[in-house]
This record gives sequence, structure tokens and C-alpha cells, in this order.
Amino acid sequence: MPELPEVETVLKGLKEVLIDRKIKNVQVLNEKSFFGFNAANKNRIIDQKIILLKRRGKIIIIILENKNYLLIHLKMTGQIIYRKGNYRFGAGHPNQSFINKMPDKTTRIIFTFDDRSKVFFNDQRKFGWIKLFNQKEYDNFSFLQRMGPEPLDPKFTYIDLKNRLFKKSNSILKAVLLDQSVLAGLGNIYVDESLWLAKLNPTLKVKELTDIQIKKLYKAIKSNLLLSIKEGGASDRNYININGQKGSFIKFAKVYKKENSPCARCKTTLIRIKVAGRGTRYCPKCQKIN
DNA sequence: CACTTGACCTGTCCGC
DNA sequence: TGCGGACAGGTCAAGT
Repeated sequence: MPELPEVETVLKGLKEVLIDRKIKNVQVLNEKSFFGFNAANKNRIIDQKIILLKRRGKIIIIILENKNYLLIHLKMTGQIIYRKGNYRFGAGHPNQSFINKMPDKTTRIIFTFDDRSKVFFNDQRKFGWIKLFNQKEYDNFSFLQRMGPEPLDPKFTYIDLKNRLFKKSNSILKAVLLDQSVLAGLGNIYVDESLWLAKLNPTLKVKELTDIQIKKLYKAIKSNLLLSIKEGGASDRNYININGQKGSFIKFAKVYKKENSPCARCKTTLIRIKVAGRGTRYCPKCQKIN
């Protein structure tokens, strides 16, 4: 669910409101959601100013002025909701009825800032997390260290994609594309959509790919991610931006959740199988092997 | 080593 | 209407 375009949308929203804000209070409603934080080390974030926000893959990275880091991973059902401090019920918020309900039963952590605004970390299934790291812990965080290139980085070329993929040439294409150490930010939705666009069968082995196919895949990945960012992400069930609004990429989806519907290219009925343990949708005709 | 399965969780949907 | 089970999917750990 929250994959690169959704996390990028949340990041953009947070950048607009959190730069130079000081954290004044933190309420932890579910301890396991906040790794590395406890009553004794509260002072590492209280009264600290947020100086930088960025994204790496599906992770949001918040840097405090004392060089502590807050990392956020939304996993499947995580949400970041922002509410202005001067917000008054009924006062013109883009999604005020939703914001009015914060906190709700899925709220796990609440941050309050120096302008009395609040950030709610919601997560129905509790798989998501926020981690508090010092500089050393951040530098040693293996998940980030191992993470592959950003697919939208201008320096990322199709040759890079080819080289990354072929390190796992015996593996199944879909599994490799989901592997964050190969390429950062893709999840189930954008992998399936990109494979459809590139006319590639998800069960292909990487070593069976031709250069032309890799080039198509490269273009497909980038165009899907860019389109989705433009649309504010894909809201299947849980994903919303910091104002509680859904993204609209799903209406452009060609295969995701479209099993038993006709393929947009050839009208063949789309099918759903399981690949790498995940629900996988594709067109048996135009994504046929060979 | 590569691949699969289970664990982490909660809510929804489907069949009986 | 209730109830059990499958399913949703990001990542890690354990098993085959």
C-alpha cells in the first residue's frame, strides 16, 4: 500500500508544515510503534527543532537539530495525519470531518509542536513504526544501508536497473522487483502495474530478460511512479495524505485488483495468481512468457 | 544459496 | 445473523 508515491506524497505534505517546528510533546499510545523511545530519553526529541525531512524508498526521515533521527515506515496501514494548532471545528479544513475524529482507535503516537499543531501516527495493523536513532544508529541502520537506488533519481539509468536485476539473475522477476535492496520504493501495486505496462510475465526469471525488455520495464516503472505521484498516490483501502485525502492513481491501474476484468490492451480476462507469496494480477495473453 | 512460510496485527469479506 | 477462515501486503526470521 504505501509505496514510493504514497510516501512521497506524505513527505511533501509534512515538509510544508514541519520545517523549523519544535517538538513540544509526544504521547505514545502503543509502545511497539515507537522503537528506541522511552520516558528516560524523551529529552532527545523534546524541544528539538526539525531541520530537514527527506525520503529514502518507503521510509520518511526526519532530522532534528541535535542530530537525532526519526524514521517512519508506514508498512501497510500506516497513516500520518496533520492537524493545525489553530484549527477550529468547522473552520474550512479540506477534510474537516475526518480531522475532527483524531485521535481515533488506530492512533498509536501523537506529536505536538510549538505552534500547537499535531501529527497523529495511525496504524490499524501495528506493522508500521517510528524509530528514534542517534547519528551512529542511523548510519548503521542496515535496511537503509542495503537499500537499492531510487528509481526516480535522474542518475538512475536502465543500465543500472539491468545491473541490479542481474545480481539475482536466477530469481523470479517479481520477487526481485519487490526486493528493496535491488530497487527502492516498489511494492505490490507498482510492480504489477509496471510489469503489465512492459508486457512482462511476473514469473519470468531475471536471466530470461532481453535488453529491450529491461528498457521497457525501466520506462514503465518510472512512468507509473511519476503518474501516481501526480495523482497523490494510490488509495486502495487505508492510504490517505496528511490532510486525510485519498490519492487517485487507482483509477489508472490496469491490473491491480482487476482480476476477472478485461485487459485494457487485448480484452483477455485478467487473472490472479500467487507469486513470491503475494497476490499477483496480470494478463495471460499480453504478458505471456516468451 | 534460493525460495517458501510464518510472524507481526486488525478489519473485512465470503461461504455456510 | 453468527462464525470460521481466507485475505490484505512490507519486511524480517526461520525453515526447507
